[in-house]
Amino acid sequence: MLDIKFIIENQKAVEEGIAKKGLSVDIAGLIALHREINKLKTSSQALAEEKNRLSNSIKSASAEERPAIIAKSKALGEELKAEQEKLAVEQKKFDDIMWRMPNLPSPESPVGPDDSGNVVRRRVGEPPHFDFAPRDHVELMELNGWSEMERIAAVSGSRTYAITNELARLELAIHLMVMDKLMENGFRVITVPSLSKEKPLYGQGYLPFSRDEIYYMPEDDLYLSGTAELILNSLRADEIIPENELPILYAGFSPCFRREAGAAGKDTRGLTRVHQFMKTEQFVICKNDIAESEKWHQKLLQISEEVLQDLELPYQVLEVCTGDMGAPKYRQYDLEAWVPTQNRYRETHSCSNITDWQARRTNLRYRDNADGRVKFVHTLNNTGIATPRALVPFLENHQQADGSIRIPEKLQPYMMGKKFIGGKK
RNA sequence: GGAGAGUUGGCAGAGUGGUAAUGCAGCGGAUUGCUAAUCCGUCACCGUGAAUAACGGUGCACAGGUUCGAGUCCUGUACUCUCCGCCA
Repeated sequence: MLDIKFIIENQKAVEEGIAKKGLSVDIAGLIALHREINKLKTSSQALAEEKNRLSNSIKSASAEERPAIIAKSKALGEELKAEQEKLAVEQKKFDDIMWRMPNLPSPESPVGPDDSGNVVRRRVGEPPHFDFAPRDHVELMELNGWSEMERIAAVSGSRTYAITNELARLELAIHLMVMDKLMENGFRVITVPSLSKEKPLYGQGYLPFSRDEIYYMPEDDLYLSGTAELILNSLRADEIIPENELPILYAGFSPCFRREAGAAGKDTRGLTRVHQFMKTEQFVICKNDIAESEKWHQKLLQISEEVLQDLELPYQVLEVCTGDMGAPKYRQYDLEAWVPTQNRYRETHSCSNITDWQARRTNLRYRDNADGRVKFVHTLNNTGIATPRALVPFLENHQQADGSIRIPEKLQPYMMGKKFIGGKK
C-alpha cells in the first residue's frame, strides 16, 4: 500500500514505478476519486457538525423548544446518512485500488519484464567435479532407503514427501543450525502457527493478488500459511512501537503450505516443489529510513549466504528485476544453489525489502524519537532455510561414489558428529 | 462441545443514554530555583489548510441495530480468563 499523498505529489514517478513492474493503474483516475471523496467528507462533516450542535442543545432546551429541535436534528441525520452512504461507495472503490497498488521498485533494481531480466551479482563456491556419474537427489534417496515417495503420494497426493532416518534427521538438523545462527545474530526464534485468518493475508500482500496459491478451510474460515512471514508481519499489527525497541528481529519456524496452482508440470519429481514444507524465516521490523532498511536487507542477505556457505553449497546471488519481484517488494535478491544433475542454479532463498508497504496494510507504526511523530515501520523478510528443497542441492553436491552423503563440518555437531551418512552397505 | 465473566488511550483505571474522569509514563511549553518541583497543553486517524497554526469530524475489541443523541441499550462475531468435557 502506498500513501495517497505521496502518489499525488509524485504522480509521474509512481506511474513509472508501476510500469517497471509490468502493471498499470489509472493514477489520474485514482487522484480524481480521492478529490471527490474529500469533497464528500467535507460536506458530510459540515452536516455532522451541525447535527452534533443540535443534539447537544437538546438537553438544556426547554420542553417547548425540544420537539422542533429533535425534528430538525432527525432530518439532518437522514441527510447525513445518505451522504455517508455515497461516501462509503466511493471509499470502497478507492480502497480496492489502493489494496492492489504495488510497491515502487528501488531505482537500483534492474529493470526487466520477467525472470529473464534478473542479474547475477556474484557466484560463490565451485560446482563439484565428480569422477563418477552423479545421481540425482531422488536416486540418492532410493539408494539409501531414505524415502517413501511413491507410497506417500498414494496417501497424501502429489507433491508431498516422506523421508526417513538420517535424512529426516538431517532436515531438522539444518533448521536447528540455522536457528542457532539467527539467535547468535540477535533474532528472536519463534515457532508460529500455520493457520491464519484472512486479514493477515491482506497485510502481507498475498491477497488480493493470488488467492489461487492458498489453502482455505471454509468450515473454520482459516487459511494455511505459505510462510511464517505471513504470521510475523501481523504479529505486531496495529501497535505503536517505541523507537528504542527497534529493530525487531524474528526468526520464525513453521510448516508452510502452497497449492502450486500455477506450477503444473514443473518440478514434479522429488523434493523441489512440494505442497507442504518447513521453513525458518528471517523477518525484520525497522525504522522508516531507506538507508536503515537497505542496511538490514544486506545483513539478511549476508546471513543466508553464510547459511549456504556453512552447508558448503555453491551458489549465486541474483538481483531480481522489477518485472519479476512481485507487488509488495522494493528490492529483492534470490539465492540459488547449484544442482549438479540439472546443471544449473536453483532458488533456495528469497530476500526482500518491503519498505513501509506492508506496514501500511497492517497499521504497524513506531514513534520516532527525533520528532515525536508516529511513522510506519519498514519490514524485510528472507528465507533462513527451507526444506526439503534445500536438501536437493545438499544431497547432490555432497554425494560420494558409493551414494553416501558428506556432512559439512559446521553441520556435524547437529548430526551427532557424523562426517557421512548413508552409502552402500 | 457446554456454562460463566470480561475487552475503554502507550500503561493503569472510572464511567447504567447527553461533549471519554483521574493517575502514571512520554512529548511540548511556561514558571519557580537547594539537586528538583509546580502549572498548562498534548498523546490515534481523517477533512479544510503552507503549516508539526487554527477549526472541525471520527475513534471505548469488530460489525450491525434502536435513539434527536450510544462507551452505556439490543443482535451477531472475534479474542482473553475461569470451570466442565475431550485430548497430543
